[in-house]
Amino acid sequence: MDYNFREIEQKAIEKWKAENVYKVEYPSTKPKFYVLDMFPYPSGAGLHVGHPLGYIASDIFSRYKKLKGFNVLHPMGFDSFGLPAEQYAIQTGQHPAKTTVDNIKRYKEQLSKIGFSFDWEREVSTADASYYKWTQWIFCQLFEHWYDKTADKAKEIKELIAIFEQEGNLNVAAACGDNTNKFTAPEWTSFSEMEKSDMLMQYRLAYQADSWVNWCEGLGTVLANDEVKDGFSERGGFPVEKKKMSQWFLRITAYAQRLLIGLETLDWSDSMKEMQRNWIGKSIGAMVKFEIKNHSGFVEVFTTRIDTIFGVSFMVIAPEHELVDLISTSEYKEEIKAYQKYCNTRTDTDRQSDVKNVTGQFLGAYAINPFNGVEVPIFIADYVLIGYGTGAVMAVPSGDQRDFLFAKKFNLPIIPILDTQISIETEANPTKEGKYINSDFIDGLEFKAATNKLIEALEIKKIGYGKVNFRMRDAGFSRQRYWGEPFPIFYENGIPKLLELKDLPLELPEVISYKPAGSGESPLSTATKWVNELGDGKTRETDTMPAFAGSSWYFLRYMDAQNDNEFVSVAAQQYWQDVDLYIGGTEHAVGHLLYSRFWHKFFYDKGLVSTEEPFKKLVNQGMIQGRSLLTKENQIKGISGGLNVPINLADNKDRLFKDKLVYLSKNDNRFENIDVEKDVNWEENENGQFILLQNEVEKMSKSKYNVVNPDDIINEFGADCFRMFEMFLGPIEQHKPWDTQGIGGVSRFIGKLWRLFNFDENGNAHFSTTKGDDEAYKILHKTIKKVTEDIERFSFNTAVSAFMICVNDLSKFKLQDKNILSDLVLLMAPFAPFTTEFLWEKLGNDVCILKQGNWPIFNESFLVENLINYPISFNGKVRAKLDLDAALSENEIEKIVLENENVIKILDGKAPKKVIVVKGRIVNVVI
RNA sequence: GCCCAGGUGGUGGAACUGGUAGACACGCAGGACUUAAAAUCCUGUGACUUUUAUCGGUCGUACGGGUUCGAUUCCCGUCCUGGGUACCA
Repeated sequence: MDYNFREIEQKAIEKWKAENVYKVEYPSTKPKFYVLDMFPYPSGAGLHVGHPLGYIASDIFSRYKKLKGFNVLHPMGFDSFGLPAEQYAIQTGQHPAKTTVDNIKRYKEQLSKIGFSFDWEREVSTADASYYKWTQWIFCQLFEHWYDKTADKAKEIKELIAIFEQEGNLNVAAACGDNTNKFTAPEWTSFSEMEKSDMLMQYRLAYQADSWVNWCEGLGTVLANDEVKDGFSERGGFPVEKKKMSQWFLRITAYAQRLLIGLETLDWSDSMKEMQRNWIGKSIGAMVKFEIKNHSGFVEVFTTRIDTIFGVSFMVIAPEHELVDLISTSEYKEEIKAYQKYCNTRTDTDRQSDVKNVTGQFLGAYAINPFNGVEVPIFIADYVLIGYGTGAVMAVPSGDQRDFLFAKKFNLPIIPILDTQISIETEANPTKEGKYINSDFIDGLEFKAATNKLIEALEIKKIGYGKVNFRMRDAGFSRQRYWGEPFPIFYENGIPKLLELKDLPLELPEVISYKPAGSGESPLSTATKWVNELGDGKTRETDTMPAFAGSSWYFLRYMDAQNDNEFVSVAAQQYWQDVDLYIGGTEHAVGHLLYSRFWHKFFYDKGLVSTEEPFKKLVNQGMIQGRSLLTKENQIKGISGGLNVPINLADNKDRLFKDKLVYLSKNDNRFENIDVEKDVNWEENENGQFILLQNEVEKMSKSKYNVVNPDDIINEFGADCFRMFEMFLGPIEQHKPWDTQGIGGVSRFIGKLWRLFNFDENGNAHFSTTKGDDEAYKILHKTIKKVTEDIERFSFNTAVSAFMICVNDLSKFKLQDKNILSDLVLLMAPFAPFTTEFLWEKLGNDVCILKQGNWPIFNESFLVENLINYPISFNGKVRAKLDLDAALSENEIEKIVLENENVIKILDGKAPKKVIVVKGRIVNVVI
């Protein structure tokens, strides 16, 4: 009987269905294990071969853990709110809910073919009202809480109101807005309802504030930085400018310190933790006030280098800073306006990355150094961002390269402040070594002493104070989009108020057009009936939540996916606790993974979950890239090169022939204006005219014509081969290009495995039931050891090659030992579930592997070696080998080696300086 | 720009804690079986060099330095590629 994967897959699917094998046990007395994949966004392009990489890895681990006796939760769902669906809706008029449901259906069909052990009864989809009901409820909880710095946890707003009524906010240590005024209890009582609401906004964990956004008048909407290119929208090419708008925010900064220290408890890669640390960006420094000459105000700056304050030769504030209009003098008004206009068109990313173009504008005003009274000019410059710190910096050109370049450009003094700063004529020297010079009362001191003395002086003079600052900002939570969760908020007399739980979910209204309203308001604002349906002049909030809202807590919902009364029940959460293994890409390093940790800590404060961190272990999978073919420069007139061409149109030498280009010019509008006779720089051979395309490895995407669909691979080679091939490609965490050329090797391997069973034409396997060769057992146990270790360290590619070695080695025996075949089938079950299920039955088992099987136990006694093949190296180069008794001591080995004929020959009469023996590994003779 | 990761044969990759660089595959070349093809199996395969053939030798893990008896692995510097950079998910 030949290997027929179609039949085998069909049989296995029926068996699993009949035994309901993937239904998660709950309640259960077994130890739990929670394996989670980052759920996909169901895009219109369908699943490509990159998606399953992580899912296969997590599925292997889940099945392995099940065989080891754990109760495993391994769910799947869909992150179904997002811009692409909305963009598609705008273009086609189709409701995003419809396309989303269609896409999910397609994803599920594709996923089901790969043989994942998902329990689909626990599926979640963030765009389902039954799910986003709880996302909205969580928002309500955040709105109703503030952060008590003394208790270091979130508390209910009503407790804060009680404190305000008792003693105002004079003694409250809370995470709050920067300019929160102090008030007493009587003052609080005298506040209007609006004033009270505004004051509480300064404290809520979900709050409203003004912020700068990329506004595109032409599109009538707010854009992400990556949708803006050189001051124009990427779509349509309309001008983009900065605009101040009222937005919802989440006060993630309240949790900055806990998010930082929590990292220490996690089993994540150091690089991943480092990225989060850098994003949180804790810095210890000082706030300093600089008075302004002939003006009552002051410039406040945060600096981590207060020790350099005597090197300050100018100040720079952000072009959007509110002081600009107040302190600038009339003679510069026009230049300032022009410069602000220029900055207004640039994104924050552009403003920070462009270090070659130094620009700025003098305001005509001067700040006064609080320590030595020196007057320094105040500039605006685009490298200072309004959203960072105070939006102002004290510039020290001798120590900071950006300040240095600025000083050079505007001919400002560069004052050395440390005796170790040399050659500061050519570049800044940010050193902290040495003793201070030109620095008044800290002259001669070193960094630490100087810093302490200056902070003390600041606090005595009441012009500043030592401060811990975080680079991380509060999370913007408003989107002026249609396809997101509506806020459970309505306004009464301009005051935002919450809906009650019984009124949730607040479902998205139908709208005529998914386009933005154009006024800066979201498309929801056009649903006037919905907006006003509460009556009494009450209006609904029309912004929607961002995509990270739904994904910040979905891992909890899987624990209790169908609960209508709670977001997750206490009992379910206490059993499943947290995610033991989370697999996903590094692109979520600081977005999703930080927001989820923040929400989880908030739930922990509320007593809603029993763990402080959601994801114990994190494994990052790399991206599978596609091979694409692109046109080259000067090949086609009027086309600048780099246009993607479908791979199947080119021949195997990457040549695109004339008839194919004609086809393309009719079917792809990027090519439609080409005159194939005149515009193309053809090369020619006996088959006709062609252009030679260039090969490139890129991210898989529909528009690049390089998407590979797993369905095609599965149809040709079977699901098990696909699974093993994806794992065999390389380490899970590495990026790698997709190349099906190697798949034949895996397919042949499965064939060899099949042949070990000696199937006859009636489909009966033939094996021996008496104990076989010791050597066969050695092969098996070597494999048990290797595969178990490899799975534990997520090295699936080497596990697959261990199987190949095992099957190759066993192939030399005519008839296999049944026990060996059984253990091999069990070892391979996580990797190739369909084939192994079939073989398991052929070995005489009735119940499926996951219910009946146990992970094989490694027995060291089969692996004992009496001889060790020692490499003998000379100065680190291996030049001889020697089989030696494993029991020999270092001294005995050295003696035997030096007496060896070959060694004597290589030594050629020279006496070795030293002999290093590493027992069981290597001998190194130093000449 | 800043933060993080990666760079090993023609290709994907292995070498887990500093101890035989290239496991396992792909591709390629040659051979067996076959009327032929497919399938399967066997042999060889980093580069250079020596030799009738062996036995050997030299170089070699992006590049330039360093530490070490010994470096793909640790340290310093450079180049290139990928991810993130706060409204793509």
